[in-house]
Amino acid sequence: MGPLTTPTKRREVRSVDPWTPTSNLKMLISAASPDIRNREKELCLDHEGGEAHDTTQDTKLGEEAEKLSRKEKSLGLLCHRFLARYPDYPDPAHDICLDDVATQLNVERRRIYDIMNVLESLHMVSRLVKNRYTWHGRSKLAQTLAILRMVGEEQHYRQQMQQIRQRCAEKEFDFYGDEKENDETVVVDLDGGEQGQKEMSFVELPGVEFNAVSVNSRKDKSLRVMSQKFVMLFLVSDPHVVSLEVAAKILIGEDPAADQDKNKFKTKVRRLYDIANVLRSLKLIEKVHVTEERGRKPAFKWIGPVELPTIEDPKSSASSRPSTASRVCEPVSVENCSKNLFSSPGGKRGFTRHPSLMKMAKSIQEDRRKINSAPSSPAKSALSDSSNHDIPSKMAQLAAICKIQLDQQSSEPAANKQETHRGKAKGQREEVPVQTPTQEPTGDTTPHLTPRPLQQAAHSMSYVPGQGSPLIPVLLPQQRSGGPYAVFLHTVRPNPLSRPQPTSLAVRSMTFEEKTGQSPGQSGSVALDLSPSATKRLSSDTNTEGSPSKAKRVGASLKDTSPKQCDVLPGRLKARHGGLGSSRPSPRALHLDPEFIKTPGGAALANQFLEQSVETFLETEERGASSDSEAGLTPVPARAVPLTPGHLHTETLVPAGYLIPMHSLVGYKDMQVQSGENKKSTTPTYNIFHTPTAGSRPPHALEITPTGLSLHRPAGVSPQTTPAYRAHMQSPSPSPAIFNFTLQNLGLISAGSGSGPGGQHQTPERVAGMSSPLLGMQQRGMVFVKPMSSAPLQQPGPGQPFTFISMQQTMMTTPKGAGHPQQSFFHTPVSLSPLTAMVTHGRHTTAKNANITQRKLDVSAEDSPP
DNA sequence: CCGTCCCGCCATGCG
DNA sequence: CGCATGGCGGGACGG
Repeated sequence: MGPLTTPTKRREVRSVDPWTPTSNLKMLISAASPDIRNREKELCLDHEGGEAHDTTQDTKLGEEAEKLSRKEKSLGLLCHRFLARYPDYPDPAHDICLDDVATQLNVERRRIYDIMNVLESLHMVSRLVKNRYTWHGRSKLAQTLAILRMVGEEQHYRQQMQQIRQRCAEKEFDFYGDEKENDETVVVDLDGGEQGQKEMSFVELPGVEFNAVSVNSRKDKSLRVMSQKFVMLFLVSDPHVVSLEVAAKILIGEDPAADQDKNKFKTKVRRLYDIANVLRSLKLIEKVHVTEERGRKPAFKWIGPVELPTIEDPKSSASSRPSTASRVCEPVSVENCSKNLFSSPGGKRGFTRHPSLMKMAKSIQEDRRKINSAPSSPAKSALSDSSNHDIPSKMAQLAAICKIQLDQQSSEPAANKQETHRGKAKGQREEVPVQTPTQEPTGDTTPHLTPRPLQQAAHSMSYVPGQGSPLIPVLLPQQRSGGPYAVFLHTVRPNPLSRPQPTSLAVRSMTFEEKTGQSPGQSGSVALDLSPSATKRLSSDTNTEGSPSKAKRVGASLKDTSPKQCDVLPGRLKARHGGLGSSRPSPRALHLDPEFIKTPGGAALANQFLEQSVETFLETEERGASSDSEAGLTPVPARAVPLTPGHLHTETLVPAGYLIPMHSLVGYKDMQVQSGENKKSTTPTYNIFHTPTAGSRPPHALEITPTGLSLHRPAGVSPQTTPAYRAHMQSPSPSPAIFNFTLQNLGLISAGSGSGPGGQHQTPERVAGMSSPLLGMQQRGMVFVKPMSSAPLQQPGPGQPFTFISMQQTMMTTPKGAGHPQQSFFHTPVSLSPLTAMVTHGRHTTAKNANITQRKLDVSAEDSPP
């Protein structure tokens, strides 16, 4: 009753769970060996407890549950149990019903959310709908980690960490205070560090979902974001050891610095423990102690894969610049991946669209959320299983067909290189050899990237994803600038299984690398992606609302767009520049809350965009100038450095976002469903056409489309669409147009102009131009950044929050949009390319790390110290 | 005592 | 209001 502590809790009558401690042990053990685990899982699925089953359990669960000692109830253990239920590399992608899991594991839902949130941050799961998640296992892990690392690098977390460490050390000796401030200034690093930080958001993988929902509530998802950041810290730090203290501080980054430090810090630490427990279960980190001068502090060491699929730019850098080890690829891709979730709303003139977009995006997400989250009783879980099923056959068929076609096509063009084989795999699913976690992405791992040809790179990338979803990369011959570009086709496989969600097929994205060749290492890559995700969104939208109205309005808003942006940019840039130059605001101070912040200026996204871009540039520049290690970032755009545009934009993009894997099956699923069901969706399709998303982007996009595909197709049905894609894909090689397209996307070129990549110089204008393109990209959905709570931006003042929403995503996400795959795809592709992007670039940075502080750290594995 | 972190209240959003 | 999600922090547990 009523003691303070838990009141009555344990309800659960459920016998399901095996819960005895013993069972837990078993679970752990099983967890230890994946194989076993996998086997079990399948079985378990329904039954649940899997192994636990055996003995005791059924008997009196209730009691048992309660009895468990605190440890036995730990999140880490719970997570183990959870993980034991699913294979690391699921073929078919399971779906997970929250309620079922909670019941089976005999825990409260709340706890499951904790786990899901972190898994989601790693893209090991993605929210499908309301109570359901899709299990991706580790198939996307490598990719995700690679992206996170890039983002982390962009954020200069390494430096930040060092600073913090130093600071701490210093503090000990002297009070804090005085010097610090000075230091700040002095310590340039900070800047570097700071800059990086922009705000964070979720990093999403392209396909993967933008998950639903979540995105909106500003504050929400903090756990996810935090988790990603935390992981980034590991990936970026040299020793791969991160102390809780440091991590907490960085994560706090937030605004009000001083304030509640304490409380905040405390809370943050608590959360970090939660995250750490899950990560530990995943065996990505282990607890250690860092012995610094003062004493030992709890810390965690990364024991997960270190090598990520990164890719370097083959070409330019390929041989030459290979490996600075640390540096991964370029940010661009990352950027692409990242999304800004909302940002501030307002839009200024230029971007009318923006606002609308924002709305769209938001609305989309929200819609999605709504849809997903409609109140329902948890109980329903059971349903879930059944729910998907129907669609399928047809969809599957279509998908299959499409896939085949795609494969063929892909093979043709690509035939030469790439992975055609992969494509071939087609059969329905390709199997991917799953790599063990350790292996991770194909061999790349070596820290240094081995330079590989683009193709390979692409390949690798594709590979990774492949597991989860088939992605087929195709290389096309390049013509122009010599940059090769690769096209990724997403294959879809029908699922054999009944439940199969993933049937669909999808097309993926095209990427190109363009190398201007001129500047040292620059290359731009663009990816086009036709992704399922879009579809997915569509479907969902449809269901809920097919409202054309929305779409329309969106479209309207969208109308304006890019051109203006360009103009604006330059000005902005300068402004920013000036501002920056003059004083460096401490980024931290800034707290952008997108929603709140809406900038008065309102300027639309564009502005924001610009600003960001600008900032970025500035940062870059600054960095470059003063830069320490980072100098490597070539990209510095503007004056500071002469770079190729490509870099610029790359950099320009927002730093962090939630990364989403491209291939998200989910989307497909949805589509399928929709199509299959079609019921209500009627409108949708059509709507889709109109769909804002589509609309918004469309004009340019279409035009730009490299292939010149004709996008439109009346049929809203996804399957059909698919074919279309293919066609597009098929289309001959990318022509200049493509390039332009790409460039635009990249931001190299202003949207308006189709000019070639190379031309401009660093003038601000150029920058502006670039930025604008960026915008475009973002719009396309490339980047969504949702500013979370803490994001210090550099820019203060005007500081508008910048938020970008990617159109694509939005579109995709948006329920309404369901209809039109084509467009969506189109859009998507561009932005999405994260993968591709990753692959491409050749930016080299010198990655040097200065780890001064670090040496201090001693890590002792304390895991099991005694 | 202190590091860890479970538990569940309560806010947020939606229909 | 009920439901779905999760932020958050009190205070318990274990060493």
